[in-house]
Amino acid sequence: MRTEDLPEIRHLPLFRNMLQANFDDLMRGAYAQNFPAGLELIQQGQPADFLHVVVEGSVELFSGWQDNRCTMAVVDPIGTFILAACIKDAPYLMSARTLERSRIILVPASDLRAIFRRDPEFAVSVIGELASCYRAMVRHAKNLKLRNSRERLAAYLMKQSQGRFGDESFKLNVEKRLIASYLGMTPENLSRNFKALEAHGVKIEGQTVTIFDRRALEAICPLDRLLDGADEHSTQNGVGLPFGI
Amino acid sequence: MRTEDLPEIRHLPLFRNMLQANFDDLMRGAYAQNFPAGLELIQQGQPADFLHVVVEGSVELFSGWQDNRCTMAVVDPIGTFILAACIKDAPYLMSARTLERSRIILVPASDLRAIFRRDPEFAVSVIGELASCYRAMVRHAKNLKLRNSRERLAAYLMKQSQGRFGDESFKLNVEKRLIASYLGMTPENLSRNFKALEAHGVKIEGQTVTIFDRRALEAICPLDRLLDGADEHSTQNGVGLPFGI
DNA sequence: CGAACCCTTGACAGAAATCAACTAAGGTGG
DNA sequence: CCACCTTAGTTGATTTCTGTCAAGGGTTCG
Repeated sequence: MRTEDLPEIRHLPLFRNMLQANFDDLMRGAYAQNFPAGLELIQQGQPADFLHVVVEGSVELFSGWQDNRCTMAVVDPIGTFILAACIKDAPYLMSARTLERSRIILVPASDLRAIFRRDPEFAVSVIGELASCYRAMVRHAKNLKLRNSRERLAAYLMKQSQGRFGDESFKLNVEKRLIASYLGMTPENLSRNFKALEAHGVKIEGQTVTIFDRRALEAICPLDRLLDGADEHSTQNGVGLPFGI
Repeated sequence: MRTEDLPEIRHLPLFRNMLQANFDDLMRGAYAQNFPAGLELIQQGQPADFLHVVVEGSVELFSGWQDNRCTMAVVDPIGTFILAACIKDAPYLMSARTLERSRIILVPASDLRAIFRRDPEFAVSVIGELASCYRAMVRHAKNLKLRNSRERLAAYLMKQSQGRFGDESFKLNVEKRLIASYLGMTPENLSRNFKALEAHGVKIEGQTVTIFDRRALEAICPLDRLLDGADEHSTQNGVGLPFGI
């Protein structure tokens, strides 16, 4: 793996506080790889062999059942995924595929399990990371159960617009069909919801979204700290969402 | 707190492997309390002060937004809840209320955070517990996104019927309205779905459910290891579900 | 006994999925 | 450079699913 990747990985909340010797051990067994867009990195149901760290590009986590599939999250740099499966030594609950050309570090799950047992600081970091992932998934489930599809879209747009320059106009960084799946609706329904929101302070032009009347949009769906907030130090935070609220 | 509670708590996966001295420290700051049915133990948004351990009775975890509310999980003995909020020192994402007369142990969150930092074995247990909670919530979200309401009910009934004596007839151990909310539908819709399933191998009489043709029910909704399974050692496992599949 | 409350049922309204057709954009290969 | 193909996105028509409102039966509990 490229040595220039190491400092950035070392700086991750998950690896920041562990002993250097243990970090070195962990990285010795690890290797980096470049993948083209659209490649399926892991399939749900497979045994968890590697913790994945996204260094460049982005990865979709998704699930399938019968003929249905749905997006569960998108992981951007620098983020990790399927930590929980690695720790439990259990099958992946989600599949993963690259959305673009991506550079991924693969850390053997067995090394991971061995090292957090002997490095208490690392164990504490893993605890923090898992707690964040858990809370993110609780929010995701709450969002699905407590809001209808139009409200979910409104909240998504407001959350996306935060933490960006200008705070008014921004570009969607993933396909609309993926957003639809992430928000639990069909692409057709998303399209109609976009249109419906044009009467409530939002303008859509291709990939560009402009919130020209935030108050009107908030009237449709006020953001909520317990639904739309994000914990600090989370590395896997839904569809590329900035922190805050 | 009653000393007869201690061995049972000590036997929990979460506390099983920690040093006796640390367990004693943790329990010194803890206290047990009996609560009547229907009491709201914690409210979403409050700071996380205590890890809760259900020794007797049962507790509903639920969330609200605007005028909506939904059940997220039910915790039975011996189970813990809101571990993640305690660890992150963050506000609760869910509220909790007793469903019946319950005995709960309250463990100060600050003690918890201090002790997993100095007891690596305990940290490892916390990691395992959080990973299980995370995976349970992933399953919950997948269930909501990949199945319709009738399929969710069918899967719920099959899962409930497992691990019980006879494997054919059993009693629902919570109110139907709560099951409805847990499964993401209205009570009216649940009622209609029950009726609809009577043509597919299920008989409902009050609280008693009989699956007289499991194959017919599986045709409606086959169980799936990645959706309906449960990790071992999880303490908080949805609406009082037995493990397995 | 009355007052809640849960559950059910029916009628209806609204939300969302499906099916089909069409447009637009992007990439490929001649 | 253009014709072609593929795919994402949109739109309309329709069906299906789900929620809402209202009423009634049954049970529990004070």
